[in-house]
Amino acid sequence: MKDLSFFEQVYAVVRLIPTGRVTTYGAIAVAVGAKKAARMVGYAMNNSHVVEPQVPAHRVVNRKGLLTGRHHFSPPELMEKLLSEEGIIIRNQQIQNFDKHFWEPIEEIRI
DNA sequence: GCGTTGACGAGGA
DNA sequence: GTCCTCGCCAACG
Repeated sequence: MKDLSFFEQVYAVVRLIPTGRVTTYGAIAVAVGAKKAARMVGYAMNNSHVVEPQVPAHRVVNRKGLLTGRHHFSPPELMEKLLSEEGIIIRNQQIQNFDKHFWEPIEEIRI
């Protein structure tokens, strides 16, 4: 894990997110060992569509469960569409029962 | 090497 | 609960 660059670590964690689950930028930042760099997680996501294999960036939201990154999808509605396909309810660009769908990446990293 | 950039988060009002 | 401000730090030009 530590041999990878910060971006690659972020991508690796995001790819571990199970279908139908979501997590936050902050949680990912903690998982890669830089909890203060939550902003960089989002910054890294900017490049997520270029990386191979592609990362499920639609399963990453901010701590409020708000789909702040949807503007970076094309079309923006795609993010909500993908999540709803996985059984997650989106309302007003926000995930309902967020804590219920929340997935803690740090627990998977430590295994 | 430096200033800017951000899909963020915590804390205070 | 919301809104505003500040801190954070790797990548980019």
